[in-house]
Amino acid sequence: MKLTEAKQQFISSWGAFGTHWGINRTMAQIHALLLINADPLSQDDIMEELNISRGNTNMNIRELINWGLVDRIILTGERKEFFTAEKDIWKVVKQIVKERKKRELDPMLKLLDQLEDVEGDKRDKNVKTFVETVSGIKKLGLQADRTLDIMIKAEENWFVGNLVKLFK
Amino acid sequence: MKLTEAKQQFISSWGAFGTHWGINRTMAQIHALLLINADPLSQDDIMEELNISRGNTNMNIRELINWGLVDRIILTGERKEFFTAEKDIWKVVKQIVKERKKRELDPMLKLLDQLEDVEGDKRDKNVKTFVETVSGIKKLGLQADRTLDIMIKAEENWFVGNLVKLFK
DNA sequence: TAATACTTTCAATGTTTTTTGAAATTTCAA
DNA sequence: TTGAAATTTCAAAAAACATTGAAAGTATTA
Repeated sequence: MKLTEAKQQFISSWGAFGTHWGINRTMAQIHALLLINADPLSQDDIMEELNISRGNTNMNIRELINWGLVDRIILTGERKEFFTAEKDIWKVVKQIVKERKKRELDPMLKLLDQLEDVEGDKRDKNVKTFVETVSGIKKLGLQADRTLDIMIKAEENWFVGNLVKLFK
Repeated sequence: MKLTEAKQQFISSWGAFGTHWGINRTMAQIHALLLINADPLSQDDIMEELNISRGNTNMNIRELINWGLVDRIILTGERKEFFTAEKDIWKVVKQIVKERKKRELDPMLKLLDQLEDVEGDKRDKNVKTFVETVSGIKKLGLQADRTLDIMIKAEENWFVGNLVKLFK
């Protein structure tokens, strides 16, 4: 396979993949494009490569920066801004985990706390099932929270090297 | 908080939560509803509780059954079918992980395999970055694949009890 | 077997999300 | 300062996705 074709393939698949995970297709594609480009790209480069509008490009780059996945680069002698993505995939994964934890897991745990102390007779089957389900989710959520915190601080070696052995 | 209100809250939040993870809102809500109901519900029960149409209900129940999260129950003496969800959250999580791995991670790894042997001079900076990025993702993906396989087979105790200690 | 209860399908419709592009704003070199 | 280059905004348009409901299909029982 030629490089150009492989790049296209990667970008389009990364985009499709993203949509299954609640990530906007264009955002995932821009990320993919920056991941596989050695040098930083300008907004115009990205627009041209992906055939998308200026506004769309701008919004999604911003979003990627908010997620901590892309950096704005100022090249000396250039008026334009350039953009580049972190290439170390382990760092990328940790960053995504960190953000999703903050945006989704933490609020969910807060909600479960409130729902846990529902009024009513605990002997009532419906109250019981509700409370038990909510508590069960909270318990696992808290554990996931702790585990992910540790993962976020860990080195890749830890994950790739030792995890499997420890679990067996 | 009253049970009715808490249920509503849980269902609606679970639905919103789902949309952030590429899961259709209604599907997540039906799942939530079945999770917190001690007894199985019929299609009509679900339609009424969530104010959704027959077709929508039917399609999303089916999807939940495909995901292995909901079971069809035949109650003796009843003509209708009833539905119930697995209440053990650890089992639910493992089932979701198993399915998403099959549907998303496995195909992604297959793709990366193909992209890895792109033609071209490895000294070319662009070829080099492409190959390195793809290989990096593949390496981490394979590790995740193995780790998740172990997780799928594990008991909850393992996760809740020992994981943290091992990681420290 | 026929009548009835229940389930499934899917074209049409509605809703949400994404994208566009032109106008407004900001930046910076001269 | 000024004004050209670059960036940002956002209302409107397009695209993607979800939902409806009536008709077709199936299973059950009298």
